[in-house]
Amino acid sequence: MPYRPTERTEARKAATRNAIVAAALAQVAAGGYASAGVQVVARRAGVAVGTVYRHFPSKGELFAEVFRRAAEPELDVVIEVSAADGPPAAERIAAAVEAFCRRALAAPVLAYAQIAEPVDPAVESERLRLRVGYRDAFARVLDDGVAAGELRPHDTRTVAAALVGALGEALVGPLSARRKGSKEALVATLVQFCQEALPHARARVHA
Amino acid sequence: MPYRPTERTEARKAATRNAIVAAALAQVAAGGYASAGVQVVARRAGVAVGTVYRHFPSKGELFAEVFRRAAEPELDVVIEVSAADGPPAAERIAAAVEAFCRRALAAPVLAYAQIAEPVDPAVESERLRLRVGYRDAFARVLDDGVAAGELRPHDTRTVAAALVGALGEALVGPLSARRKGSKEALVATLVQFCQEALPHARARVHA
DNA sequence: CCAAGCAGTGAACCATGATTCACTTCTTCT
DNA sequence: AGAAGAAGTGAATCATGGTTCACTGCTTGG
Repeated sequence: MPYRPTERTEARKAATRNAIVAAALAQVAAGGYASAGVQVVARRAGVAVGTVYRHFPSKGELFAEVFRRAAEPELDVVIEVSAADGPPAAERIAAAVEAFCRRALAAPVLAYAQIAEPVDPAVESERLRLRVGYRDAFARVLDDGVAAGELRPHDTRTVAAALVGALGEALVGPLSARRKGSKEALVATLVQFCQEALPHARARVHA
Repeated sequence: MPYRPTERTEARKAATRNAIVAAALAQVAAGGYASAGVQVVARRAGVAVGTVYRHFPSKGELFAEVFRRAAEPELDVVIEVSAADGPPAAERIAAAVEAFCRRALAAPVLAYAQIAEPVDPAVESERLRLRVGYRDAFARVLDDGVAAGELRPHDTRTVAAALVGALGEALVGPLSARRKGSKEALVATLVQFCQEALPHARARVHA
């Protein structure tokens, strides 16, 4: 048996695969998913179109991975920040919201692509996963807050989803066209919004 | 000059156009935008494909109109409900949120299609308009609340956008797959969330 | 060095679905 | 009735862009 894949060739293969994903990600960050066709990505990665298909079964799978690669570190940061054991729930939410917003505003095109751009079904399902991830991260904090008596018992999943949606929607406009207000003011507004939206134990239900 | 368009033929033409839009809308309500191709819509309307193009310059234009026709009455209801002159801002927001949620939950597939389904650019820009419409409706209430001293001064546009996003995101899951909780409970949670999220004058900033 | 296996190539291929257009049918008016 | 203009038809056409595959060239172990 004259040929065996070896460590070196494996590494080479992985490097190529990686170059493809990186090129695709760069393209998405530059011009969104709409601009990222297979031919464009291949050219950008310095490989032939066929090579892309040697590493990924389809365009959808490639971009699902691209989405994941862009999304995971973001989610990880939010999970990390929100998981802090000690501060009250409201503060943990505030920290998570702030981290989320700052990072999104630092890479507007990419953030828009990840949050709001129309994408094909394979990527859309990854996006759904991501949203669930954020929702669950927030919900965990809310559950902790309820357990600690800081928050009234409530439907934490729904409230967490609402927080996620609030951030996405409030950021999407500014992500594409910077609005008049400063970035700092926007972040402050959203942090405060999300904190006040929580069903604080001491808060009265209005009306 | 042997032929002149008359009232009867105009009406006939309008009726055909209307049938096409209605068929397209029905298709979207049944299976989303992804299921609504020109051929399918034409068959459903009982006309030939070419006829569609006699009434609309492109698929995008057709579906932009479909989107508008589905969206306008919804937005009108929310505007109507939120414009009530008399009740405090928080109550007006609550009424608007309740109306929005109930109507969305009454037509889940359509609501999902309108709020969250990936669509082509022409429709996406209509969607953007719609969101701005909702945001402005909410923002008007918030502005009134600030003017009346019920709410602290704040970035009402951003907060209004956040409310819109919160509703959309919190509803999208339940729209496709009914979750365990009842519809009533969901509506109640969201109404309360949106009310508490407002920067009430008497509320203290937490943390 | 040779055989075998695998990564890389890219022009050709193909699937989908929007769009066209030559033709038919209908309506109006003289 | 018949001319003219307009609406309706739907098979053929076209555009886009994802996917394939026969071929080239490199890497490995005998």
